[in-house]
Amino acid sequence: MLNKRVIFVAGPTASGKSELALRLADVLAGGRAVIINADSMQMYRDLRIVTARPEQADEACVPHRLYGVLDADDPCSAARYRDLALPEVQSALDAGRLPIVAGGTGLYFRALTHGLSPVPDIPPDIRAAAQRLMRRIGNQKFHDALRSRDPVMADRLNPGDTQRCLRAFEVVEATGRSLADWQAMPNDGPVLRGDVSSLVLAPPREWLYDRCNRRFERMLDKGALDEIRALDAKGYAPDLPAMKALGVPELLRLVRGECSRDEAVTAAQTATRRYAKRQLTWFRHQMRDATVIDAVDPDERLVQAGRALPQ
RNA sequence: GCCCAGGUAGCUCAGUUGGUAGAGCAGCGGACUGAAAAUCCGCGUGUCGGUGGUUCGAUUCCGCCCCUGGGCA
Repeated sequence: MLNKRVIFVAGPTASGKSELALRLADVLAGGRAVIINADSMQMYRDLRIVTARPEQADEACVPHRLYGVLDADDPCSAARYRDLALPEVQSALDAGRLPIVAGGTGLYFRALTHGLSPVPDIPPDIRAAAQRLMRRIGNQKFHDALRSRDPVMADRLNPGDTQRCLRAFEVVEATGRSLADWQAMPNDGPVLRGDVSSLVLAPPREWLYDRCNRRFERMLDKGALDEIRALDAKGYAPDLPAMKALGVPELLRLVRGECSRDEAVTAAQTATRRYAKRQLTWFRHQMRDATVIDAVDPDERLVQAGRALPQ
């Protein structure tokens, strides 16, 4: 079932996923491949430079899908990603092309392979109300409020874990059932079919951090500040996912004259390194069946990848 | 060359009236089911510049040496 093969290329930010994906497209499929984004922030149109989206020249060599397809005020989610990505994989297979899913968002890969719990869509006004409540009474009391409705989830969550507390709250509010119950049910919805070969890039820490640092400097050279000014002009709410992308809050402060260039760069670089570290932790523990590529040299990476890929 | 002030964690520093030391930042480990580039939990990681001496015991006191600033020549 060669024509049902799907390749995952995962790894921390700045590890060289896009480059490896392109080379695999060439080596494995003679260019008859499609590269599908699995990176939450590269979904957003407004963030081309600051999310290090593949260059137009690269997109011309091999078709790229799901890069820059959403507006910054049109948030993605794991479920929405799955609903967008699965048809892309399918149509690549139908066209006789090799789908290569590349990105750094572990949850999105999981949503493709394992699906999600059958929680119904939550009406936006319920989420908004939960957010308002949390803002008004604070994390601790919000956690108490969650406990009065859903003691199981309250026990499971730390009051400081605002994101998960909000999710648990909105689910029990909207459905009358605990998120724990929903998550105990088998996942539903469509899931990726075909033979998935997962590759995880895990380069040496020092090399990776150095790349993170230098890449951010290069983003500024490429016009990241113009991109951020344009974003700023749109006046989006600061809690939108896209507004929290690495470098965005820091560069917004710089553009608004609230900090020095040096402070902004240092803060953004630190945030990037920490993110890379979290990704390494995720992939190390949550994608255990993947083939780890620790080489740094592009050719050596292909060799390591080749060992894991049936011809 | 002489006189000051310093050499303590990766960095900036605090501290020990002699009982092998602690903050911030950086870093490290971990969690992760519909906002995931999010959100959260945990952890000091150290020849206290070197070397002799005094002492039961020295990072702390004393001598010498090395290094870094500043000043005077």
